[in-house]
Amino acid sequence: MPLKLRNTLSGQYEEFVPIGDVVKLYVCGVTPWEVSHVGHAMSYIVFDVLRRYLEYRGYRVRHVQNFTDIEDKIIARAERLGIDIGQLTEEMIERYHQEMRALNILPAHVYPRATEETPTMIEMIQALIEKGYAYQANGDVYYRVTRKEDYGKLSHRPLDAMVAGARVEPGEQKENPVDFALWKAAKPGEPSWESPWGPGRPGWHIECSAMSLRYLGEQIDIHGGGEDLIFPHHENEIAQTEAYTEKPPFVRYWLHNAWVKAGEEKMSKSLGNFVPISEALERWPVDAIRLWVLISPYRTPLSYSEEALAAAQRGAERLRLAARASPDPSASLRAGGAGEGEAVDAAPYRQQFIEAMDDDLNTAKALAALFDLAHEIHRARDETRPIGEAQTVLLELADVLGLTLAEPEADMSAAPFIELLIAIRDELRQAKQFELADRVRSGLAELGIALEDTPQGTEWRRRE
RNA sequence: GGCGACGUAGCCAAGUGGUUAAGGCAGGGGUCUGCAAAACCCCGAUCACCGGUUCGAAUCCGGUCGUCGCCUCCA
Repeated sequence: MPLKLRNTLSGQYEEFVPIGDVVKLYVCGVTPWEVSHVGHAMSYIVFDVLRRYLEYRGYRVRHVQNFTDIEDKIIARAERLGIDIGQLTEEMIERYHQEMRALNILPAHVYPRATEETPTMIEMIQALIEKGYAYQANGDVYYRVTRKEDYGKLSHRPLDAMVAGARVEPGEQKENPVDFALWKAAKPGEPSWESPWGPGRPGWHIECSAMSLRYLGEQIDIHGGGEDLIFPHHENEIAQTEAYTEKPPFVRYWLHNAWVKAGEEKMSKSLGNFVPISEALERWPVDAIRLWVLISPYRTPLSYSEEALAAAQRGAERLRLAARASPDPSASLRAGGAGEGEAVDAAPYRQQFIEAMDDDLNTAKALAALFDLAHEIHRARDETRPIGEAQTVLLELADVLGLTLAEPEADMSAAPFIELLIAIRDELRQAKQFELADRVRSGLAELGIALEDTPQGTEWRRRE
């Protein structure tokens, strides 16, 4: 079964066939003017799962992700804070990396920044001017959209419809309202870079074309980002790059994730209705956040809510308990050898998982396979049948989704005290002093320690 | 106005022509337990509405209602 991906360009599900040995993956990164929110988390979790799955299927992946570290809002915010733009973006980028690590997102291989890639951009812009695809106007450089007839092929809009809706900012001297800026002349006091057209800064779209070209080459396999980037950003990237290289297609597979809704509307930085990743991480375990994202397919809008996250947290715990080592160390079921009767055969579940993921990363269906496997493990454990191999498979598949199924970070310094309390509680129980014994249990519960009495003795674990 | 997505049990959500409509959360009953917890067993929807195509539709077509998004910075 081949992997099929839904390509925004064709609107079809297409079999994934990479150009070369290494899959070239470019994912649009953030503009670091403000902290990232759970909408960004969703997008980067989705593309992390894409990457993990490609690697699971045996592909090597080269993943490039940019930072748009020069942009109007960055300039405005830095000015308001009275700091240098570099100081602002550096801080935001550092936070971004920390949060991605916390979300168990694999780092990209390269994180180019717009401000460090201006030579490539200038080179591209110059070539576009020479080829007649771009023109200067008062220190600005614009891309001549009407020059190529296939403009609009990604967003599936006819050019004339766009002309009708396009606006021109005061001071811009465009030949045509739909033309977009490749280079913007510096306004007084703005950060700027030298160029053949005078001091200025790059337009938004050219950076991705330049970085993609420099770090991945003229044609790449997959380009990803949020659905809101389809137009104009990605449409413009295609126009520029294909005009420059004359080697279409620039990107073979365009993948776009839907967005996170806050209530009924889209969550976005501009609207100010966002939940920062840091806040979500304080409230919920990583596995819960990832499960919340992956329980629905990446092209379906997702709602952030207390209830949804709580449900995901409980679900994650269910998987975690299935993967957890056996409570009885002497049985050591986890080792795979012990136990009697028929071992759980995890192969069919792995198969279902792969089939689901092959279907345009249907993580909802893939998770159903994980839950089914977890159920089999629990049942077999009740019957003391061997579950070790099945648990290994469960962890293997969970890892493809970036779920760790790990116990919550334990502060082991408390362990001796907890165990002492458990020993005392056991004595109380044996003496039928249940009221006191229950006080120990409920007291620990309030501190986040759950006790479970099993035939092998009392176990404890942290509740997340 | 142009383009697009969506509407499945209390909630999240899979399913794109044909066995009993996945899975998770919540809820009810039961097993286990001193009581719990965890786990296990059992229990729930005819798929927004109307009409059509078909032997057969949640799945295809048309219409209605509703929600959301893009067309301007945005994952």
